[in-house]
Amino acid sequence: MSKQEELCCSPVLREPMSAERSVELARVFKAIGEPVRLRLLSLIASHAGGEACVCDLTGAFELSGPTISHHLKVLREAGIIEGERRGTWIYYRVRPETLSAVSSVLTPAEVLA
Amino acid sequence: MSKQEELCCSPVLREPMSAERSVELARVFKAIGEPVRLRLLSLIASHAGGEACVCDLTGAFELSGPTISHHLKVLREAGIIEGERRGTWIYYRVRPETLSAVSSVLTPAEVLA
DNA sequence: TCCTTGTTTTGATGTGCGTCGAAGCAGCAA
DNA sequence: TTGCTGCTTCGACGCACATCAAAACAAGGA
Repeated sequence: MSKQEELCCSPVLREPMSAERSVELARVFKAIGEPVRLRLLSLIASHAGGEACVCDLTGAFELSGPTISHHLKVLREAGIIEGERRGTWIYYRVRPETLSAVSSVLTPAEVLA
Repeated sequence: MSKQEELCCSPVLREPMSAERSVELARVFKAIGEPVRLRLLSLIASHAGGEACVCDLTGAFELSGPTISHHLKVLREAGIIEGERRGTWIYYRVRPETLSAVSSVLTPAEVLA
């Protein structure tokens, strides 16, 4: 994925954001701006070993398999998680670079000072 | 607004998130998961004095007044900004509590350690 | 009072997205 | 090969949302 480099960590809230950058950042925020995806993210991040297979995740929701798969795809395409197939199962893990990048963007000027 | 207390700052990515909490947090992330609203936020935060009137904001976009007003309402109802009328103009400013709360949620476990 | 300017609300329209069932694909074991 | 399980893609449905024009509302000035 090639989105990480551009996200990086300038203090966006201290200067006006360009339209292009707002589109990139909004993609990440929109991905986690959905309750199911937020819970998926926290389930993966807090799972033993820092990774979880889809079978660990579907049980936590009253949703169909395709729906869970769809949400995982959105998180994956936003660069927030990544999946790896090992034998029968696919294991997902968090990409902390993306999270820390967008997290730093939100830090208000007062906190930075 | 009464949303701030509940948002607070437990390390969400270290333990599974409850469905209720995911809904509260997703509301904030969804609000900033839109390019126009992200830019509005950065314009307000970086404006002189930490606040900006709507007339300062509409000029930065090729969007109608009602559309800008709509996005400001979404940000306001998410607890991210607040507005105050002084005479003819309404001034908006960022509520840093909300931003730092959701920002800390995103901090990955590795960074906290 | 009326008029003007600034801002929000209303109503309508087109697009985006969450959800599902069904079908498809990948890997493993008989 | 056949069958089974885990996961994803496809196609469709219904609702949510971004956008606009028009109307309504708020405040100040003539």
